Amino acid sequence: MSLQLVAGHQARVAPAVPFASETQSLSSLFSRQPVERIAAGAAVFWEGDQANHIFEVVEGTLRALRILSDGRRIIIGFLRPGDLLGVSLKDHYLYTVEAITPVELRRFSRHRFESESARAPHLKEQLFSRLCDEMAAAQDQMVLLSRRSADEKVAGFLLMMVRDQRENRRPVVELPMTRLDVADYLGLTIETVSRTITKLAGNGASRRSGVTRSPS
Amino acid sequence: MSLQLVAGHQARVAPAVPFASETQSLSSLFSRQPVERIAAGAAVFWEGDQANHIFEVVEGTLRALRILSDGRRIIIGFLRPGDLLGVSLKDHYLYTVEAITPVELRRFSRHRFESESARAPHLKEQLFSRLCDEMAAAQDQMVLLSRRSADEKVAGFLLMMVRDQRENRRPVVELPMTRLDVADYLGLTIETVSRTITKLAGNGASRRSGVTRSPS
DNA sequence: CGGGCGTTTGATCGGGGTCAAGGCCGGTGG
DNA sequence: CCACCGGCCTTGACCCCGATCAAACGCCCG
Repeated sequence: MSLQLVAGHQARVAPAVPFASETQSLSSLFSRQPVERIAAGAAVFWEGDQANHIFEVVEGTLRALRILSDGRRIIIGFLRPGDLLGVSLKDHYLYTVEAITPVELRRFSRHRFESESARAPHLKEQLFSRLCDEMAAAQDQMVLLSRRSADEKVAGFLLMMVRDQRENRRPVVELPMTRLDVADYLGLTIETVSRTITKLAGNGASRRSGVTRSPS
Repeated sequence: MSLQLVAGHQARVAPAVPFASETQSLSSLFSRQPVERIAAGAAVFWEGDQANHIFEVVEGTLRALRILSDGRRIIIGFLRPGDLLGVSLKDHYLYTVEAITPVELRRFSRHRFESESARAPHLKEQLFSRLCDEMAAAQDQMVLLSRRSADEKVAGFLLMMVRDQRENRRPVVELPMTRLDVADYLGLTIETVSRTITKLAGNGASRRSGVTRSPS
């Protein structure tokens, strides 16, 4: 489903990608790797797997999630082109990553990345910087989860989506993920998410446009 | 206030401090710095300040927090001896840090740390590892905030406290922070925190013991 | 055409927020 | 020494937001 945000033009300035030149060199490292394709719904890796690889998203959208012992599901975040997966010094991945849409990504073995970055310390620097960004995002998410009302959560989520998709000029935000994904990301139920979106549309804050579901 | 947890002995094994030998060398870097004393209630630095220093907590308890524009307060986490403050490559601190009890800490200028770690890359390695631990903790916190009931939150918080204070054999957990701190950490109100603790005591899960308030 | 999945919408319930009152303790000043 | 005050905590009454239970719709696909 896509949704046209009347408030789209009010979106804050996107946080600048730091060190465009350095990011260049980090992604250039990946650009030599072959592109792998993942089908929608398939997992890239699972929480607890040996963390042997780092990935860069080339195309598509993914979800990072954890399942609690009692079945409750938490979406840690959504990954989009340019994002890195599996950046951690832990031996095991902290969460499962699944493709929402068909995905293209490039893989780098951690072992090889270590040796590469040993020769070029600025690579490790960039990784560090990425991790700090992710840390800041995690803290913002904690604020969102602990202190925002359902309305604020959903509106904030839509504005985040619109910010990430700035490249297309129209204030139309595509939501490749399901309501369940959004709900598990915001700490709400699918019913509340659906109701809130409907309410925002009623307020004139946004308007629904066509449905374009991707095949499961 | 302190609180005796009957369930204390059930606390899980504390997540091992990784690389005891490396931690040694990292803290040995700090050990050459003079100890600074901070009064209870005083701030070490503020959200948005130039991030010019890294700190190591020697003694006492601190809170890391952010204030939303509308006054809502979020406790990101509590800091205890051995923890590092201000570890981030960002130019500005992401949150305010205040002393809860009287605190002792050692300071290291970021500039100097950079040059030190340039000569000894394993130092950067350790910092990286710390950041990953913090990342994992942040994700656990997100799970806590989004999907746990008030009972689970408070019980989980008390168990965390008991784990951190394992050194004293008695299953008594000291809570240096106020109810407001706990509430803002768990995404609850002080009334709910208070009620829940009372209920846990009634269930026999815990028992209240003496009140030892530190002077403001 | 029928079945399944994702979504929307409605009705009801309950956990936790809100408002309010009172208790406990330490500090302070008469 | 005691009365007062101000923080912090506890407890009670009430209410509302969002969860839960339930039903129906739209779209895709067999």
